[in-house]
Amino acid sequence: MSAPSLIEIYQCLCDETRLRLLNVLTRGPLCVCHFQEVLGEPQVKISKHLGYLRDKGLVAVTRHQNWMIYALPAKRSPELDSNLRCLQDCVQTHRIFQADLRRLEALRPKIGWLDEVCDCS
Amino acid sequence: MSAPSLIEIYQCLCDETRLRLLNVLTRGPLCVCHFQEVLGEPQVKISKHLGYLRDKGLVAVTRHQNWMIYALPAKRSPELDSNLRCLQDCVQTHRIFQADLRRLEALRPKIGWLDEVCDCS
DNA sequence: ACAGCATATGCTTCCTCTGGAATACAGGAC
DNA sequence: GTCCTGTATTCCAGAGGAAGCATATGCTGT
Repeated sequence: MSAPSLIEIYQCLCDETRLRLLNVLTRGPLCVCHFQEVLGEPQVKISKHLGYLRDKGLVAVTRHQNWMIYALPAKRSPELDSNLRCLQDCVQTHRIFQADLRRLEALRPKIGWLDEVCDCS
Repeated sequence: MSAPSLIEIYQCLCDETRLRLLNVLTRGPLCVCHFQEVLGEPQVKISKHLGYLRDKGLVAVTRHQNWMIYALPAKRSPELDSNLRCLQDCVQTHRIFQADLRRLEALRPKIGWLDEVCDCS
């Protein structure tokens, strides 16, 4: 899994669904079905966009039984880190992203165990 | 010219030629023929990418006689500013962008007058 | 073995983007 | 007016991305 180039990072960032996924991921690892709940989007859409992010090296994935757990990679290039911080900044004022985070917090009780299972948080 | 959305900003940033244009523009306004010299790319390519950036509201343009002078817009959304700063950061270690800036500085003597002509720097 | 759940992968359709060649347009000099 | 220079636009072909449907895979439990 080689580090994404700057262009690849921006390619990942130019789709709203992927921005939402990355925004949620800054709070910790998550699996596909929970992304579905948080974003309210169909499974195939979530899965494909996560696959896109995975292929470009913006997220890492581990399997735990039936669940694929996605997380930001443990080691990130300075470029990726800069852009994730920038995204965090920009997203503060956008309702859609904040609503995602609220739904994520509502799920918290159910997904606490993920942090222990996943080694890439 | 409405402010670009976050997605539109990222759409602009996911092409290398446009990254180079924006990087050069952070140093001041410039016209198409000078972009050609600095980037070493054909006129149609430069013009089209500048047009793309203009349509999305990432650059402003004024005509001065035969020359179209492009510049970063005087008023920028916080999102655009954040991303331009982030870009500046990321670009420090990339030869191609630094080479552009070097060629730009070499052109400086010829283009000093641009700053006075352009009201949008 | 089978059933059921979680996820991924074709496949299709539509749309956008990119680059290049040729051409059009606008302004200045004469 | 004509010519020249600087820039934009049109047209084309190729590539890639997005969404949805259907299907496949992989794991678990029985």
